[in-house]
Amino acid sequence: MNLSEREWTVLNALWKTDGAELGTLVNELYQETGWNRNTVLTYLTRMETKGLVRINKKVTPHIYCAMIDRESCQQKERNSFLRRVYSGATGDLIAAFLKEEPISQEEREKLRKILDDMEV
Amino acid sequence: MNLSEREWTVLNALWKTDGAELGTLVNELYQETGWNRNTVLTYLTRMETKGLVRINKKVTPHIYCAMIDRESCQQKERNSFLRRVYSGATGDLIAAFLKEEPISQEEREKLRKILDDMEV
DNA sequence: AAAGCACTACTACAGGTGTAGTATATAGGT
DNA sequence: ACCTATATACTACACCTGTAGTAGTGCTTT
Repeated sequence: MNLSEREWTVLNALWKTDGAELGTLVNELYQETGWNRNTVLTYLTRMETKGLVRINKKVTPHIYCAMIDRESCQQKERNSFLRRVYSGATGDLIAAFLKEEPISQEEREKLRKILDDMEV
Repeated sequence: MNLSEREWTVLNALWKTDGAELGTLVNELYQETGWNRNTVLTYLTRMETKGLVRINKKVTPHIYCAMIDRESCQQKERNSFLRRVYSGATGDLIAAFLKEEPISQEEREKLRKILDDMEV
């Protein structure tokens, strides 16, 4: 199940917290998106039925929290991106990002290290 | 305008050719996807109205070809992916791909060179 | 207690997407 | 000239997605 753009936005907000009330989320998301309160609520409840979000209804206001971890969502998305957009050519993909996005000296070092570690 | 998964699949087929007939595309796509001929046709005509595909109707069978270039689609998709999934953290993104996808010796060299070129 | 505000539940609705079916035109082989 | 296989055009339809509106309920504040 692929996450939509909006679902990513909601989850990105949820991952910053460890369960949050609607009001908090609405405020947070309003900054970025301007979404109406009910829009946020609709997303959250729809995402609950998909198993993406857990809603604790024992308390009021309800507490909303992510049911899936960021890392595994990122992994899925990486895979689909790699296949769809680069037909699996990881090297090309990385080269394209490197060429276009500026990265810091420090990060360059980190990446070199990763590359070196791959030389068995 | 974001491309859907299916639109990517169709475009990936079109980019391999320089304009193709329906039959060719259907065969090619059938391998990967099992799509019905009319499904392919629907995608193509919808994509025409979006300006993604050009259909030369002066000849029969019509010739279908991509109206947008792969590189610029990849660029858009990289951008949205980077922002959505990694909140813009290019270094993390690249590290994640590197760690998970095996790349060849040769490609490692290429990437090192890119990194080196970035050191002013 | 009444009013107001947040919270939740339910409803709505248009446009996009996936996936064809049906009907018609056309071209190529015999 | 006719039949058959393609190609094309048009139609269909359910589900998903974006984006709320409305109505009810309960807590807070005068």
